[in-house]
Amino acid sequence: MAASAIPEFTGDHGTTTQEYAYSRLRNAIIVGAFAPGTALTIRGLAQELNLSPTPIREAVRRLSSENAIQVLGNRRLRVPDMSLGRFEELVHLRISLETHAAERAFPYISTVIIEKMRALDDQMDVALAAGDLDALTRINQAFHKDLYGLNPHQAVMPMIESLWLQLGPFQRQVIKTIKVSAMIDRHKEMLAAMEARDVTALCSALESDIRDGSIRLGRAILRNQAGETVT
Amino acid sequence: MAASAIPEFTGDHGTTTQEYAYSRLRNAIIVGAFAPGTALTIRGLAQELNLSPTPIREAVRRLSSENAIQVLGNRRLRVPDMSLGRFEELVHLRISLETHAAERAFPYISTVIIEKMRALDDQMDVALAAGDLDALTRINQAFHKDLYGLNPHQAVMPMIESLWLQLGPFQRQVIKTIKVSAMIDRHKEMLAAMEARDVTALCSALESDIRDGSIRLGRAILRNQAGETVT
DNA sequence: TTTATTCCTTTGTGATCTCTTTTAGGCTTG
DNA sequence: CAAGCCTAAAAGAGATCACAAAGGAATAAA
Repeated sequence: MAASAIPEFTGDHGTTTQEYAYSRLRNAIIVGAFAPGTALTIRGLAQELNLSPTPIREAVRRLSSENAIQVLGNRRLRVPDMSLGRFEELVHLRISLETHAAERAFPYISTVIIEKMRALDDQMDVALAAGDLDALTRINQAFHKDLYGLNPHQAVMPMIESLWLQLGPFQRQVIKTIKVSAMIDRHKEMLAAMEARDVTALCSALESDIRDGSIRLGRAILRNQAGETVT
Repeated sequence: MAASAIPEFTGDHGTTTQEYAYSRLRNAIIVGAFAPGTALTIRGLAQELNLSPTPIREAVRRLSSENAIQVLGNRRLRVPDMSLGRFEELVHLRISLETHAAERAFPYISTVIIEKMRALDDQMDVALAAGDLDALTRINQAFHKDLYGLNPHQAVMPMIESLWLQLGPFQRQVIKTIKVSAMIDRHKEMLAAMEARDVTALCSALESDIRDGSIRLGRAILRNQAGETVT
């Protein structure tokens, strides 16, 4: 229970304990290790990670400012619930923000970056075949991140990551529900548009990638719920 | 020095000490009380606010996750510097995000909210006449916030506020530099578009409001700098 | 006069301890 | 039988303390 709740992963955990706690919790949320609505306690998380409550509190505060964790009025913590309205809002925001990011990254696209992204896309096929959903999520995000990060002055990446954090807990429900074979992405289309240096086609493929990847499925699942809330 | 550095203000300071520290620091940054590049210390801020370092640390961590405060590798804190590239990126982002927010708030516009916003616009004239720049900033933000918050499922407001935080320290430099009489906003245009229920006109006026309010002035000032960096 | 080194001060970090609040469970009472 | 209350356990908040790392200043050497 303890070890399985917060998945381990290899990556940059930073230098301080607080950064370590932050990266562990952040990863857990973004890959969907916590279901929407899960209640969390600082002391409980501290015990799971074998840390004192102090760095956990700081990590939780950061995540609350990124809207990945809700701090309720009664001082209790929870992973936010998902509703149809909020879900659609988040997906629309993803499209707006990521399209914006792609447009502003566009002038910096090079053959080097296209090859790098193609390699990531290949890695996704491997992870898909292995059924490693955590890795699939992380590689998919790396693919998008590499593109948006091309713009050296970009300030949008932290906001996009906040959206990924907010969608993470629910996204996993979606991924678990559908057949893996049904998972299509538009990465090949995006790469082709990048090679053709066609910004319109790139944004169009990106929008489809986001929309296909979530909105249909999300709607289907949420519509089946009794109320507006999913747990 | 101590009392003058972090301005006091009336508003919701929350229930916990950490929330109080957060709202004081947040307000200080958003109204531009700290110049870009200012170095901060946790213990120093704690002394200024008569608190222990713990809640300050938590508030600072939250602000760092909103990109309002930079945590340097050597454990030092600073208000981020502004460069021409970053400034233009932030303004473009403001336009994208706030246009998005206005579009999605549009169906919820009512005469009640138009009147509320008109009242805020009137308050701005008062603050302008009184030369109260802090109030001017806060009322202007309340004006925009009232509009964007109409959409009950909106998730974009925290991101817009992150942008305001990032522009705050520099914005004050801009406001101090230009004559107060030159400060024009497009709020009347926005209100007219809202009354006419014209979403295109609203977004157009909003974009002008953001652009006129910052980009020309920002460019002029930053272009005059020797390098790319302003302090 | 300039540069490198050393020591002292300052600061961030994280664990612990105490205090207060909240919750949950069982009991009493209507 | 249900609703409200009381008590005990658990949790969050914040101060404090101890430790380690980073800066700055003073001194010595070139």
